[in-house]
Amino acid sequence: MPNKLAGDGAGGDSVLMTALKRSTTTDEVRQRLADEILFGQFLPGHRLDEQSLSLRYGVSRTPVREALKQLAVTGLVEARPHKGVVVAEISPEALGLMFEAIADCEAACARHAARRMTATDRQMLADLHVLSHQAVVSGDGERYDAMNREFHALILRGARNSYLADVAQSLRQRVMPFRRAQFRRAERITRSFAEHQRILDAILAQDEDAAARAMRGHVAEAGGASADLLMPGRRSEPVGE
Amino acid sequence: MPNKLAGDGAGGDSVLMTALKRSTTTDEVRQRLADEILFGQFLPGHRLDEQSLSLRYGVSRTPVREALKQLAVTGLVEARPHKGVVVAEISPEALGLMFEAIADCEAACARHAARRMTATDRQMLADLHVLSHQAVVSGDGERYDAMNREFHALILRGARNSYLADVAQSLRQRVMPFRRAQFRRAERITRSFAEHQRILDAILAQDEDAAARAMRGHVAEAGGASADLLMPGRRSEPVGE
DNA sequence: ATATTCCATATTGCATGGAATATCTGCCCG
DNA sequence: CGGGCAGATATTCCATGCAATATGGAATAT
Repeated sequence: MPNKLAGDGAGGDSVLMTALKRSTTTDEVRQRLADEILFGQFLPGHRLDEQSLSLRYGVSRTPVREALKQLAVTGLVEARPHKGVVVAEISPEALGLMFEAIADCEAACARHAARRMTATDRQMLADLHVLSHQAVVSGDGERYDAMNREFHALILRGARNSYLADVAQSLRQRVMPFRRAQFRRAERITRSFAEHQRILDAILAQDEDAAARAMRGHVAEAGGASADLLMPGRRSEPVGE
Repeated sequence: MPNKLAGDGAGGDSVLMTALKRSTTTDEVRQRLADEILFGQFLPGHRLDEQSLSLRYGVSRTPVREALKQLAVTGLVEARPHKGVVVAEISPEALGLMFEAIADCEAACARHAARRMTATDRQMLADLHVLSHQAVVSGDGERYDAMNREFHALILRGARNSYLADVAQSLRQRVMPFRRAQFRRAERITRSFAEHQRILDAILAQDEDAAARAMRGHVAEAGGASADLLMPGRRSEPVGE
């Protein structure tokens, strides 16, 4: 269902639009587009043309166009001059490199987090980890996926370096469209949980090196699994040492 | 001098415009704007309004506007809704965090480069380093600055991971407007050269850990020096261990 | 039958005008 | 004399029209 941005376009703006409109239409469209790509509404390779999107969101072509070009800067979509915009596709090899980059960035974040997280931060992380165990035993992939994202987000914030956290987050977003079925198998969930345990232990012990190593291994492992989903035939070579 | 993009605007396009125009006006403006910011034509805090820029470049407001918003995504400029765009300003504290992030990313690159650079790559890096010694003895800061950038660029490419290299390069660009007088003092040049030597040695020995450590220290050191330039009063605390 | 050229169509890209929002100035009031 | 309000100005932001470029297909030549 298309579902316009807000308001009916004919009469006055809806309360929603006017109430929380301290942002611009372009930003709204960009956020909405990013979400739809991240949640799999538009799959990699899907052509995103200005006109149909402007109809879909009930706005003119201009904000759609600007949003698309801005997303192209982030790498989530690919724009070729005079040839339109498509949801970015990543080859299996490139995906391996992306996971390597994510592993490096998040390992650095984990290192800083081990040093800089407050007691409250550590407590929150520990609580979340315990809570996620429910999703492990019930085998709820969706739920574990959300908690996995939150786990990583907490560590990124704990690093107390928004620039490093932003690049990690940005890279992580770019691979999201390729991790749809990440926790389909229960075995992947339990393995991820075990790795989270190692990361958490290292952070609680404030052991920088161990935290970095555990995080690097965790992300590399997840990367290998995702690569295997793309080309189930051959075995993925390990990345990130 | 304003200096339009290309062509005279009145009659037909210039040869230059038509010849190497496989790109769009927006992209040209974005590149041009980024260059002018990076080379100090527009200092941090400078207001960038659509109209004067469109006059300056001899194009309409649309491509200028799109270029500005795209640069805002990279962080080189800051755009606030309905309040215009300014060249991004970075507080001394934030600058320290940025250098920390750069240190982490480039250290990771150096680690990969130590493993993946070909013999030819290593030779090129060694040659460049030797060549840069001329700039050291002559005290040519401009020249050494260019070679320093090339040195780091070679290592980023040597990592054979364009995603990691891109984030490092992107972060590096963002701090460039704050490093104008980086090699004003001869003492900074000699120190940088010595640190390059350590990095080079580690890479030639294919010693990952040493390469990462040397690079991290090198960038942190440069960051501390840049921070001192901003607030010459107090002593900068070391970042990135 | 295949390849090539030319033309019709569709889409992107740029320019311009008008609506919405922020900023500035002068004035009024406390 | 300082603070706040109202109007005027300037700028951003969105919509629309037209030009430029790419795409698909039919007709022609080999």
